[in-house]
Amino acid sequence: MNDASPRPLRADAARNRARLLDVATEVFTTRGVGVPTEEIARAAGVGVGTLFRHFPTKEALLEAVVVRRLETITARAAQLAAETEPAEAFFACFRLVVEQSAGKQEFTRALAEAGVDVHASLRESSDQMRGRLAELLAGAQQAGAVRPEVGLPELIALLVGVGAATEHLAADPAARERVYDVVFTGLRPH
Amino acid sequence: MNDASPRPLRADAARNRARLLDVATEVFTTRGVGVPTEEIARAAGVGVGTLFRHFPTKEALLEAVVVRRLETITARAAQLAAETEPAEAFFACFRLVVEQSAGKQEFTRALAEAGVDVHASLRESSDQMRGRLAELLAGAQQAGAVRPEVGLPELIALLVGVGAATEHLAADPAARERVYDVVFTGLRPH
Amino acid sequence: MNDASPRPLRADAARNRARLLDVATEVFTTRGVGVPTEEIARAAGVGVGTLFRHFPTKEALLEAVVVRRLETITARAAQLAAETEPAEAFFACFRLVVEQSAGKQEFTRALAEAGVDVHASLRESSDQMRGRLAELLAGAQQAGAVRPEVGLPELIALLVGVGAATEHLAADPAARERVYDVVFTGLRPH
Amino acid sequence: MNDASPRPLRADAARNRARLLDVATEVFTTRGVGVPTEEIARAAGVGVGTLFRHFPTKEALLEAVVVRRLETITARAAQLAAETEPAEAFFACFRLVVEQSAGKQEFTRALAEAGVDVHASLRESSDQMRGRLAELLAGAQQAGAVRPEVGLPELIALLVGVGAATEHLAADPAARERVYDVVFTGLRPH
DNA sequence: AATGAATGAGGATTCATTCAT
DNA sequence: AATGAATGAATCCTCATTCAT
Repeated sequence: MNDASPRPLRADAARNRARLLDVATEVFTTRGVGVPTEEIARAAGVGVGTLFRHFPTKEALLEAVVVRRLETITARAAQLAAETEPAEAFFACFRLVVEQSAGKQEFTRALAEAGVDVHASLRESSDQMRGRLAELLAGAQQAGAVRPEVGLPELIALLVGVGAATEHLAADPAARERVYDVVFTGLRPH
Repeated sequence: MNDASPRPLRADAARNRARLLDVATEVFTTRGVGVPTEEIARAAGVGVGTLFRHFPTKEALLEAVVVRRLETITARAAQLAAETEPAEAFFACFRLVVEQSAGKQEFTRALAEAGVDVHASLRESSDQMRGRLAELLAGAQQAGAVRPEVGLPELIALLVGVGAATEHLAADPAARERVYDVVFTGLRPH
Repeated sequence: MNDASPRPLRADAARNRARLLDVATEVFTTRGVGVPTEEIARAAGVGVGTLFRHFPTKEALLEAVVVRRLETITARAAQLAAETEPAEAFFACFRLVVEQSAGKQEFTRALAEAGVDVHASLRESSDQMRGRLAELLAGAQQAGAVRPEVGLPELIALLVGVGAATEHLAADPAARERVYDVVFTGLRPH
Repeated sequence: MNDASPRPLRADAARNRARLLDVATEVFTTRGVGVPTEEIARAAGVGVGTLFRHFPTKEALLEAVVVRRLETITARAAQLAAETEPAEAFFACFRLVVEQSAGKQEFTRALAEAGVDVHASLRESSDQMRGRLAELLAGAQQAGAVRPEVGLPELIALLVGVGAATEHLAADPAARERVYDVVFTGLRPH
């Protein structure tokens, strides 16, 4: 719990921060992290100074983007897990994670690093996501829907992998489905 | 008209070119494409000028690295295909491709783009590789070792994906094997 | 026409102004004039906006700091001059000036410029200080305690110089005393 | 002895390096260290890149400037010491040091820090200068020309101090002479 | 052919100052 | 009056590429 929240943040400041985060997410994922900060600021309709006021470093901005995304995914996964029975929940979440992170070059890499780790700030959100994934996996295994010898590390690796695989199949949904099919089949017992 | 052939290249020049390519391969794959050209030149024991004489652009150097790698892989794949029966050859080549490209950040991405394509110069070598992969796939499918509905695009996607998955499992060979197992199982009929 | 007087200034505003001045004095003298205004504001417990309301420019703030210091020193010098006999007063004031300005990097420079001069606003206070120093010098010379050919410009120069000399002798009081001794001996007749 | 000299340096490179050093000396001493590197480069007739090739950091450039100056002064002081009898040599060197460093804002500060110290690279040259000054002082004291209780720290402090004093007396040579007179008188026995 | 010095556009970051709240 | 968010010019430094030696 974070009672010592950073401070309420004025309405306009909050708006700018959000804009920045949205724009950065979009820009980083479509064009990579090499995009100049200035361009991100411009796209968000603010000056560079504002960007740097909210995120003291370009890296901090990237981190914030990744954290937010992890949190969103984790939340949705939790919801899915609550509403659905284990087997179905597992596979639905698999797709969810892949779809939310695929097509996002650097983000995929960041997710990948959740297997090893990263910057302290990411720690928490990636840990949470890991925890959620572990639960889903365990549930699906108990329900007999996933081979029991599959562990968390390879699950994460497969998420990353399918994300990468999928990324270049954007134009071919049928092929994408076949990738899922191969992997899901491979994950099921026998 | 000059000689059509790209010039015989003096012995030392050829040596430099080869050194450069080796060093660049090593450096790009271990530290990413962000490494300054100057550093690559130094590591190869030549001046930057020499590097740029051989490769007019940093990108050209990267391309040459990728092309050479593709050619090597393709050649080994061809060898494997010739020496082994279709089913075995297919899975052996799958591993070969993954292992040769995995752990190579940017290279993986380059290979990935072979699914859609890239710079004209890569065309040929990636086409060759694609041809080889298509043959292997067809062979394995005729032998009943791979599900018939799997197509080339998703095969390539899976290669890229397993490469990505594998990249962060360097320290855990058992998990890596399980990833292969999942995907290979998923590729086989039933 | 507005009131000629600079406005009575609300109680809290006056308090802020004073705080700002104190903090700025401390910060400028210990860490140099390079310190960001924002930091000074924070240290004074106000927002930057408030700082700039009181001092329209960073330079204006620095100036106010210097002026206040000059005035303080001048006042103490006047007091000393009134209470003590000329010879003693002169040397005591010399020390006073040096000690109040020494160790204060930028301030020393500002004081130094009093020899040539500066911003209009400093004019008055530096003139006053100059007047006071001139009187002290004259008194000491009439009392036969200081060589008659020493003029105001070199007195100021020596004050600045001893300040500079002293600044790096903070840890060695004995050496500092010897510096004073050298200069005071040199100032006395024969 | 520096047998492992950094490398011969091509003629043009050496020329540029020297130009840069000269220009930087001039610019830093007349306008302070705040001057943009770009301006220094332009004044030296080279691009910024060249400046940074020779001096990897602005600070490194400043350091090089200071070192060169210290070395020059030390060399001249050594020469003076060799050619003149102790008493005279001491006072001549005092003036030399002051005149070479005075009027040079930041340089003075650097010299001053020789009392405490600085960046490793400066170490050597400032140590050499300190050694030279110590010899001169000892010689003059043995010759009975300087009070025996004066130590090296306060000598350095006085050099810095007279430099600072002198700096603002550029237009008044007579006053400057009187400053020297005061300090030299104070340094002599009785 | 090789070398490495020179170039300068480009990019991240800081900070005095303004202005909406 | 106070606040602190926004601004953007200014600055240091990097690096792909060119060119004199």
